[in-house]
Amino acid sequence: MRMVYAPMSTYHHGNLRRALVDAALEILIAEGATALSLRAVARRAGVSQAAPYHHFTDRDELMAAVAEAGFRLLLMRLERVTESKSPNPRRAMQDYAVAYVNFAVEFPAYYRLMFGQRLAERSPYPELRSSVRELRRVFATAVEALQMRGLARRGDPDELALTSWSLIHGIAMLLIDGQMREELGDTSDAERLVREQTALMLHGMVYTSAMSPPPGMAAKRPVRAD
Amino acid sequence: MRMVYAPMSTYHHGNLRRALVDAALEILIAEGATALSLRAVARRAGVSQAAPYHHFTDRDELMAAVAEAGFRLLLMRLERVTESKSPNPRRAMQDYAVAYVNFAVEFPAYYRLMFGQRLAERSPYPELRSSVRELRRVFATAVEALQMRGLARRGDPDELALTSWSLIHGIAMLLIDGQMREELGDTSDAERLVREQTALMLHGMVYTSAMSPPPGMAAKRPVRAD
DNA sequence: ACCTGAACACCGTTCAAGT
DNA sequence: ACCTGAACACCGTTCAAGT
Repeated sequence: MRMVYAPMSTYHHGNLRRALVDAALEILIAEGATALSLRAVARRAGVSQAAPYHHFTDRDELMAAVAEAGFRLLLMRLERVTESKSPNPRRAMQDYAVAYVNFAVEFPAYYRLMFGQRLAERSPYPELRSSVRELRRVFATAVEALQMRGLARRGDPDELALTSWSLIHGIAMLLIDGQMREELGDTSDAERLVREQTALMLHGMVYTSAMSPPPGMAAKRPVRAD
Repeated sequence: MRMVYAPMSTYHHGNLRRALVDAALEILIAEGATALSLRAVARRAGVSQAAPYHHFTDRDELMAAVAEAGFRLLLMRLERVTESKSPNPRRAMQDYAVAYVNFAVEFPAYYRLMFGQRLAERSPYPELRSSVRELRRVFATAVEALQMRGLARRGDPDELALTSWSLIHGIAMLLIDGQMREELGDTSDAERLVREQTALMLHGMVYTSAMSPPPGMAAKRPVRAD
């Protein structure tokens, strides 16, 4: 019974690395982070417990590869937002935030692992680092679009991009930790919450030096809202 | 050589629970999260490996107790800000953010552990939950002060408090992950960065519905900054 | 009531040996 | 070049037994 695309056959000559990452992902999503041992990954990939060491120097390196796959998937989701080419840069930033948070809610264990890994500049995992760089670039581009329309203060877009990422990451974390259950009527409210919080930040982005309140913003002046 | 306060003597009648948490903390801060095994904790506390099970049902429960101690320490730091009674509520929020982020930078492994634990409402660790509730209350009170001065839109302060916490947590995370190294000249720049990012959010808090840009905020209007 | 010693099943990692 | 089997030191957890 020969197969045209013989997908299994590729696994056992040279593709074990990929098979291990896939196995790790399956365990992570199906059984959670607790079950994610190197030995369990090897078992699921159908190899001996020592086999992974021919493709990864240690457990951490495999985990970094898994995290990197997570960043790639997340980046794909965000790319779809880019492709929708929203003419409204504020709406675009909101869409990025929603796509980002949805990913975290869909794969909480995965998202946690991604941020459990050290993402430091001096990290010994160059692929992980470059994925993170790409992620930051998405937010930076969104900020540049805001700046071009006069919707964000001038200056280094990376700085505002980092603020965006900080907020969105924080929302994702607290959401998957159940900290927003009070604010959430049903689960579909999550998107509204993300849009509101992001928009709050978008309004703040207009102002130049954030150190002191800008002229028109004195404490005595009442807020026009209600 | 008898001691007046005999601190050691209390350890071995009834205070082992506390001693274990202390030992865990010492290991965490001195040797990092990798070295933090239940057996290592028992060794450091000078008891057998089975002893912890008379005070905690499992490793997770000990970790939750450690995390809870972390939240208590963090809360103490924030309380100091409250006691300084800044008359400027925006400055107060910035001070909270700085104190919060400083804690994370000072004890990165500790901070990571605190957020590695599930903080969910349905978490089986009631003490952890109530500490988190207290933390949220700090931010909510800060938001209420802003609202009273017309510096934040009306409505549920918990919602804006959650936005504050999200941003500040995100900054702390990315900072200890080395993601702000570019933006940071020297390390003392961290405080300036935190103040700026917090102030950005503070400006956003003025507006009522964040869903669409408010009247005076149309895209054509140039930003007065440079 | 509180702690220990020994045991069980599991883990990360190494390494000589196999093909 | 790639994988295995066996081994080592470690881990979380249980439980009968000790005081």
